[in-house]
Amino acid sequence: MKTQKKRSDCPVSFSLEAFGDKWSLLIVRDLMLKKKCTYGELAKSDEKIATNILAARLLSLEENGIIQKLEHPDSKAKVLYQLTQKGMDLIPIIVEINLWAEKYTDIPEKRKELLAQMNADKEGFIKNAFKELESNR
Amino acid sequence: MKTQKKRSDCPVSFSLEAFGDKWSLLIVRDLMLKKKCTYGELAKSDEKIATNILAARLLSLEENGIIQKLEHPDSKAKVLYQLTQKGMDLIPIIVEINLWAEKYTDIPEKRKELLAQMNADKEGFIKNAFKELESNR
DNA sequence: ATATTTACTTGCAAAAAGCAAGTGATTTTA
DNA sequence: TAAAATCACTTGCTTTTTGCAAGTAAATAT
Repeated sequence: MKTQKKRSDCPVSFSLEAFGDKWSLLIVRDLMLKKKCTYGELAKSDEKIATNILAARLLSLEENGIIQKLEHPDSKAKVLYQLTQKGMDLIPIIVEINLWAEKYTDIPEKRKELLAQMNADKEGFIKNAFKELESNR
Repeated sequence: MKTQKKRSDCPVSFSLEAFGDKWSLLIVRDLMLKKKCTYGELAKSDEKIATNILAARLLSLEENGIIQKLEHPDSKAKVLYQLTQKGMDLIPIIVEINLWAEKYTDIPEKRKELLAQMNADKEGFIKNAFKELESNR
């Protein structure tokens, strides 16, 4: 795992150095909520990430211990990307970011069910998301 | 308030467009947890933000409705920066970011008391932080 | 054997961040 | 009350990061 230069000893700063850019949490979102697991799937995000940026961010997330690369069971041309424990521990942050957005922007239809679950039982949603991610191991 | 170009209609993407860079949440942290409220105080962050970047981020946070500028009661050479309701609603995200960091890095002595409170009673901490920020109005 | 898929890399232009110095309005100090 | 200091920025310039388009090598499918 990468040793960071650390702009300061603040925990918020530590976290932002690991995932505080425009792309990292979107990749985590795709691995977490959209069940994507290959480079090709991640490259097809709604936000149209450039392939070189995707590669750079995946490397950085891996160096920070948030994701790991594994052999894909279907083909060795493919790579299986998945969240580590450290990556799965970002679920509560992703949930809070979703809940904040819900207060200040319109939520697309396809996302409303997920938001409803988060609102109805935040703890339950987090536990369940964890369980689902772990079952894919 | 700024109308965003919106990379996509995803709520996570919406949120990251408002505060998903290396500096915005550190400024929010200073306003929220460190009780800073002037440009000069914010410029003295541990992470040594450049003054032009600080000015740019403050403008962007203001355009996104997360902070507001007010007249400083002590002097009209000063400006009072404070979180709006929308900005205060970032408290749960800041809390989760702190808790994530706590699992994966050493927390400095001066921050341990705050973390202890977050752990002991997350909801209570959030409510209290809200109350304190609102009392400064 | 050839074409296609997959996970990247490379080269270059554009945008953003970072540094050091400066500015003009207030406010304090001598 | 004139000069020095404070305050909130701005400006100019360099460096770093992002973004786009095209390319590559290994594996798989046809």
